[in-house]
Amino acid sequence: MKQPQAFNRRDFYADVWEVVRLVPHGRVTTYGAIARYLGAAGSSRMVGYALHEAATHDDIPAHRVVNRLGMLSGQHHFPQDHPMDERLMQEGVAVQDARVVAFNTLFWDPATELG
DNA sequence: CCAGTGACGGCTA
DNA sequence: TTAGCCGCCACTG
Repeated sequence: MKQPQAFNRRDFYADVWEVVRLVPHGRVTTYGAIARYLGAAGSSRMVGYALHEAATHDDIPAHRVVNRLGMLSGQHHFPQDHPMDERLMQEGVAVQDARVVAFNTLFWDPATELG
């Protein structure tokens, strides 16, 4: 699934969701890491856009994707009754001031973890 | 068609 | 070191 392909929106979004599904329980990754893995480095904003649509899918752990500083920049896109930080805390990821505390050790990079 | 707006990230000051 | 600026490009009004 590591195909540096053109921007066929729909396919790109599907690839993003696929990668997000591979993020292990209790770990987190970043928009940029996903973009690089898909051969679209520099288009990290599109990853965020794809996730915006995925927020409604219960089978996609969108809460495991944060920005490069480990901050929960997308928390306002989650339902209030089950916010992003709550979902992370639920799987043992400590969050403080809208930021993943142990981000450096919990960071999961598809490029190095998957090859 | 045109301009504004981002769940971003790298570079410059 | 912290703050901005700019490139990225789909989507909306």
